[in-house]
Amino acid sequence: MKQDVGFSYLNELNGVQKDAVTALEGPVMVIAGPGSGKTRVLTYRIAHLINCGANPGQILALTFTNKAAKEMKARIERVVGNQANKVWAGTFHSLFARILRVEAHRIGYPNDFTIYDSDDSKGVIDDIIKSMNLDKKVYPAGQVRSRISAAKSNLITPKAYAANDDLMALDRMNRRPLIYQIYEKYAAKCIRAGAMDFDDLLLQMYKLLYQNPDNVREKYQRQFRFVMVDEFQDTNYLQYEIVKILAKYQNSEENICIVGDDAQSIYSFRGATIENILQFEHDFPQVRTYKLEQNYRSTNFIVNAANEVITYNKKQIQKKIFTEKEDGKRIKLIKAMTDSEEGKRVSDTIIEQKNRYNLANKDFAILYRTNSQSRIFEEQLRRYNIAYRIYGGLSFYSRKEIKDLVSYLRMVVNDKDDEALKRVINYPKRGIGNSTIEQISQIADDNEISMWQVLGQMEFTSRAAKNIAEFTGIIKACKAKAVTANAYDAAVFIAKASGILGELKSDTSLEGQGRLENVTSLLDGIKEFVEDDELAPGEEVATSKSLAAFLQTISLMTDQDKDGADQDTVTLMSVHSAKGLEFKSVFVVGLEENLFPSYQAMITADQIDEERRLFYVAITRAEEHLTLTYANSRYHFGNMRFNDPSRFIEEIDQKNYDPLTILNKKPDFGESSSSFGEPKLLGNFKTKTLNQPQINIDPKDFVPNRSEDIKVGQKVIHLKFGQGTVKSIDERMVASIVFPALNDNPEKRIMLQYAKLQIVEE
DNA sequence: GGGGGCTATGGGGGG
DNA sequence: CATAGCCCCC
Repeated sequence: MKQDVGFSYLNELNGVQKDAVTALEGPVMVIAGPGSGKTRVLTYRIAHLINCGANPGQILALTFTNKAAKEMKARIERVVGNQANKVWAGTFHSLFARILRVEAHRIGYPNDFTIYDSDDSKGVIDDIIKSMNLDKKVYPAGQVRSRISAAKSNLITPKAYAANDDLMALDRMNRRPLIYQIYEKYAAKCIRAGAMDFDDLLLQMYKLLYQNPDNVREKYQRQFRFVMVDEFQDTNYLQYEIVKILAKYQNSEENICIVGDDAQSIYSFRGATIENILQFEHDFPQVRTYKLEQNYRSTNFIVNAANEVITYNKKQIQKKIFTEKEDGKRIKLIKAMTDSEEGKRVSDTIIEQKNRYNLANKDFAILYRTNSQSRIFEEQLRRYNIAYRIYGGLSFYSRKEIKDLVSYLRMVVNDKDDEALKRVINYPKRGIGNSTIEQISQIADDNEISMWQVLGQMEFTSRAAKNIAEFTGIIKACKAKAVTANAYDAAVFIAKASGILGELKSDTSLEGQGRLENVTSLLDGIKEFVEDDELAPGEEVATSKSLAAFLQTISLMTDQDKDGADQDTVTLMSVHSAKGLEFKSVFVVGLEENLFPSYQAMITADQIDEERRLFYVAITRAEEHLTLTYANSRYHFGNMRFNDPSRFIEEIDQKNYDPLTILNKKPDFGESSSSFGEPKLLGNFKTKTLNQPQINIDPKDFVPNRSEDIKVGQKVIHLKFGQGTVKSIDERMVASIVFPALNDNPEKRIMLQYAKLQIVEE
């Protein structure tokens, strides 16, 4: 491909970035540290492709969030103008859904297929478990769903699952030997319902390409001559397999570019595997690799802290991010006595920083490990009158009233959608109770037909008969309306005919009015969707504005995709959803053992490593100010829990912390009860060193040795416990060390994997 | 059989 | 603290 060096945007890039952007053909791998201009490289590379003659419609750029795709498109547009609209940029799920909307009939699905969200999936699984007379305590739907999801992500069919000794042995060990049967029934039920779950959007896409009906594979291989994958470390096996197929075209070189950072791989729980990066080099031996290591986001103390933390992970691609920025502000550490005090002190600090550094609300983010932690901060921010916005948790489309109307719409588009039917057959109340619904479901199962078909064919003698007739009448009327009207008019008709609008209007409470507003706003959204005249690449005019297309689109939306990001609000979100974002001031909260790292991740070293990468992601969101907080005690399950401060706090070298805040750093749980029950005000300022041995080690002189070098009999120094003697080391690398300075309990069990110990005498 | 209210139980991260 | 399941009344 011809390259003209006269493109001005190339001057905005450093050397490595420019090399990556101009490497247009063949396989390319970009390892991009946080804040290293990854998005810039991706977007300029696409712009450069277009400027060098590539057809924008032949470029496929796969991301993990709609937001990332949207931002990418906007930035490409700034360089190449409206040609950017022709680029296939979107999430794996949304682009594959768009393709399947055209092609699904070739693999036994209706093109108007329904997308089951995880609640729908769980509902199906619950029904199956019930029908198999299994105990749902033994087979929790959520966990069964994860197993099925993992199987799908690894291209394991129900048959292959049953034949896989490892999987079956694991299930037997967990006393859930019948998961393979549930999986088989689940897959069959989804097909019968004309429904795909999130994994199916990938799996069915794979099947489409693999089975290649009507040479559809060549069609898309020809279509996508340039394939790009963002956040490649988050792809699972199935996604990578699809990408590989798409990137292949006859005998020409494969133009595939992946961008990722192994240190930011945080989605193994949904099947992402770091192996894909290693495998990529194997699959494409002629790959050119570029490492972006200069960080343009954060000041030096923050970058240092990130580097220090990540060295605790053994398995990493070697790289060290650096910045040419100033040292900046040191990291603040806040110790709170309780979770609500944590909320207060974070709010205080926000006010203080706003004043002192002239920051706006939107410059702040509070990042937590679990969404349930948001409540505390909400309460306090509201009390302080600080505007905030919560991401994650309940999204707009998971609200009850929205799901109710959406379920009616789903029924109208696809009457085989049993999950939707079950949701609305008795809402608003029309006297069709659980036992009747169970009956219908049973008959549908026995005859392998949909519940809607049962309603049409069965003679109901019970007194539910009249009510059922009412329901089928409503749905039929709505279906008739949908044939002639556009999606918006149909939806308004459905909202009225179903009785939903009437039901909500009769509720005059404040919450009731809110629900009505939400439904109105959903209808407005459909109107906007219908009136939007822009046709995305690959979309057919006839189907693009259909109700089915609308439903498929919204089922892949998260509340991050809502407008309103430009408002001046503090951002509250999980660390997971903060990936890719940056803020002037970041609070990483709840830094306690069993919370961050999560108690569910305390089992294997690999899981701890992933938590550490998550922490790495969290702290590298900060541009100028980073504050880490933890609480002595917090409410969990309605009762108080005490956790030690997170190990991650200690993994950052002391010199990066604000010394005024580090005085309070290490409380002494378990060994002293004096910290409980004290007045809250004192709690913040009381130094715990009184209860600890006086250890006079200047952190500057402390150089920890590698854990492998620690041997029995050595005298070592520990920053907190002082000098000690190593008594023993067991096979798990846990050392027993006696520290004479600790009076009551001098022998400590130290995990060498995490401990920092300096050898003073062999 | 259906509806409403009460009690017990269980909660990671996300497309 | 939200939801499912259970019990009791209609």
